Formats: sequence, C-alpha cells, structure tokens
Amino acid sequence: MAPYILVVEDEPDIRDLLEFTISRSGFDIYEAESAEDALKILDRGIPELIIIDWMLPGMDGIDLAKKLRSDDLTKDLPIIMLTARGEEADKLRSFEVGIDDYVTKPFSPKELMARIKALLRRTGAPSDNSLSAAGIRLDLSSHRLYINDKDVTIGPTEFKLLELFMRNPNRAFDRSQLLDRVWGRSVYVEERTVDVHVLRLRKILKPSGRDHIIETVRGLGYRLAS
Amino acid sequence: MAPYILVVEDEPDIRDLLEFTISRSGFDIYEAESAEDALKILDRGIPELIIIDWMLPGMDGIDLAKKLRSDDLTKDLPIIMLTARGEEADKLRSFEVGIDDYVTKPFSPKELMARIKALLRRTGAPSDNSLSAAGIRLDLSSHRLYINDKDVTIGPTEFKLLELFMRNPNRAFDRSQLLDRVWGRSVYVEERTVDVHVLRLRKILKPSGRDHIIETVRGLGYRLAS
DNA sequence: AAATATGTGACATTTGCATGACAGACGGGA
DNA sequence: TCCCGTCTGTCATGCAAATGTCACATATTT
Repeated sequence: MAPYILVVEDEPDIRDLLEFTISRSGFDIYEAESAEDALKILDRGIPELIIIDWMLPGMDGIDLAKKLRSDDLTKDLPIIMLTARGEEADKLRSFEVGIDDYVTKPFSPKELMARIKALLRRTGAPSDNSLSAAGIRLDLSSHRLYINDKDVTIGPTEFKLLELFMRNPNRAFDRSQLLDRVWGRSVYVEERTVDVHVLRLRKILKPSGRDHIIETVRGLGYRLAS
Repeated sequence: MAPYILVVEDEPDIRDLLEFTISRSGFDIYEAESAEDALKILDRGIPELIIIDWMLPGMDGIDLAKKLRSDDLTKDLPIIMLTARGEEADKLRSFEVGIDDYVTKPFSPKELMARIKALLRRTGAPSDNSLSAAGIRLDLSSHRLYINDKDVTIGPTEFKLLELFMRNPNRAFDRSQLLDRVWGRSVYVEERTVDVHVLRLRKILKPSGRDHIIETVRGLGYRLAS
C-alpha cells in the first residue's frame, strides 16, 4: 500500500475540499466519516499521517486520538486536529492528548499543506525527500512516481527528466539545457531526442490525465506547469 | 493563489497610491485596513511580501510584525515597514523585530518599487527575473506573458520583440535596429516585416486594452511607452 | 492632391513539434 | 551461455503554428 493520509471528517463539503487539496499535492488519501470507520481503515494499514475533525458523530475526535495513542501500532502516528473557531479554548486539552498540530476551520489549503509537510518532515516520514507538484509525487529515495493511488512505472531517463521539471516548476528549459542536466554534459545525443523522451513522459502521465502539465514552449523547449 | 503583495495601511490615499504603484509593476496586490484585517487575508494564503504601516488603528504595525515573525508560516515573509518622518527614531526597534526594510513617508513610488524588487531578489523569490512595465509582466524563466495575472499566449518572435521593448522602455528603435536585435544580424528580412510583427504584438495586447503602449514613432520606428 | 509612411488582412512557405517505428544496448533470468 | 523484455537514441512522416511577403487600405505630411 502506498503511503497515504487518512482524513476523518463527517462533513462532506470539508471532506471534498480536503481530498482535493491533499491529492493535488500528490498524496494518496483515504476518507472516513466517523471514528469507527477510521479504525476499520486503520486495520488494513497505517497511514503516514491522520487528520481528525474535533467533532464527530459517535466517538469524537479527541477520543479517537486517545485511542490511537494508546495502541502501539499508531502510537507515533502524526495527528492533525481540525477545530472550529470557538473550540480553540480546548487547544490545551488537545495537546495534552498528544496532538501534533491543529488547524482551525475555515482553513486555507495552502496553510494546511504547509502544516502537513512540516509535520511529515518533523516526524522523519519517508516522504522526507519527495517532490510534489501538479498533483503528482516523486519519491526520490524509493525512486518511485505516485499518481493517485498506485505507483506508476517510470524509466530512469523519464524519472530524471521529471525530477528536473519538478525541482523547477514553471521554468522553461531549452533542449540543450535539458540534455546537460538530464543526460550529462559529456554525452552527445541529438537535441530531438529530448522530444521523444518528453513524449514518453507524457505517455506515462496520460492515463491519469496529468499529461498536460508538461507544456511545450514553442521555439524553445519545455516546461512543467504547476 | 497567485503571488501577491499584501499592503496594510489605514489611510485610503496612501493605500490608493500604493495600489497604483505596485500593480503598475505587474504585481498582484491585496489590501488590508488593519492588522486584524491582514491576518484574515493571510489565513487564505501567504504573500510574497508584506508592506505594513507603522501606525495602525488597533494592533499596530510592530505588533503585527512580531506576530508574523513568531508564526512558522510567516516567519520568513519579507516585511517592509512604512514610517512617518518623526518615527525614524524607532528604526532600531523596528529592525530588532526583524523588519527587512523600511520606507519613510512621503515616499517616491520609484524608491518603493526599487526596495520591493531588491527585497524580493534578496530573499530569493522566484519572481527574480521577470520584466514588468506598463502593467504587464514578462516572466523570462517560464517564458510567459502575464497581463492582469493570467498568462497570455505569445509567439516566439513577439516574445523577443516585447522583451527588447521592455528592457528598454521609452527608447525608440528604428526598423533595422529591431531586425538586428530580434531577428539577428545574419538573417535578411524586409524592414516592413517589422511592422507586421508589431501589429501582431499589438493584437496580443489588445484584448486587455494594453495595445497602445507600443507607440509608432513616425519616420523612425517604434517604442514602448511606460 | 500628391507623396510618403504606416496599418492590416490574406496567403504560400517554412519551421518546429508530435508521433510511431525500429535497431541496437543492456540486464536479468533460465 | 542464450533468450527475452526493457530502455534508448535516431529517423521519417504528418500536422499545426509561425513566418515573411505582398497588395491594398488608411493616415500624415508637404
């Protein structure tokens, strides 16, 4: 199972927003409507991080967090708590339980992602060195490309090419720059070869509908649009 | 959310001047009348830079700056402080809080923009190499033209032509100079071809009403009016 | 009005890119 | 070792965008 983030939220609107925001950054996401639901999903695999709404029908967020902390398997699972404005007073109680971070509703997608990434970095999750942009995630340590739920097969050259693009989103490269930085300064290959590998990269991204993120800059080269 | 600059200023006149000056340089701008207002806007996204008036009703500028510096999300946000003449004595205190630069009122728009750009360059913002004039922005690294913050399709020749004009605003070029610097010294093309490309460039700018910035200098050639 | 200069639409040609095919290189089993 | 599948670089072809030029319209000056 690919590394994923579990969201426990009963309000459909917020759940949708969370799904959109998080999956856009390339993380896989599972959703649960209730704490009980969440526990079922956890049975099948431990996520990298869990986001829990404070108020839940049935078992509430705090109780779920407590339960997670008391289980060896989920003892170190990073937890972000979603709270409404008025509930801020309970912050203290929240930290006592061992919440790692909290976000108050309404939240900005950007802030949420910043906190998620910060938390994953802090807890030394394997997504430590992974690049994400335009809804895909490139795991540098495992040398894998994740789109939506599965890791997509990608060849070495396409991987390096995509890595360069993702390290420099929106920057346009001409063919000789790409040859230099992907193939290396020493080897000589035709500039047109770049086109073919861009084509192959696009083919890899195509099944998930993300192929349009590699844009052609006519008269110059290519660029990754994020 | 597009890169933007947040202005926190309670006096409407100065706010208008700031808006005019900054948006003229192609930056997106958001305005807040108070520190509290600013925090609300910050919730929805972090800007590239923030300009804060020293004196504000309610929470004053220094306190806002302190608050920003203490939050992880805004810790590295470049801050420019606006101060009145008499307040210069507080300069020291201002830098202690971690202000990056300050501008004393009354300020010249030119100086302000210079400081903004210098600061963005210093903090390594990605908007480093982009040209802006007359309300349009030409991003050289992504090779894109932005008008009112959305990217407009532009062909290679028109791009180079516009780049030359924007690097030399208000300077008039005759046709042979334009041929030399846009087409290159080696190729031979009719001088009148320049007219056609200027026409095409104007057509690109037309939908946003910015086509008049390319002026005809009768008997000579063309010039970009800023 | 004549002369000169610039604006503009149309069009043939050129250029640049996308794409499929293919042969060789490489590496991992059997 | 050989076989087989994967990866790689190159090429030929087709298509679409971009280019340069012309003819005529319009504007400006004399």
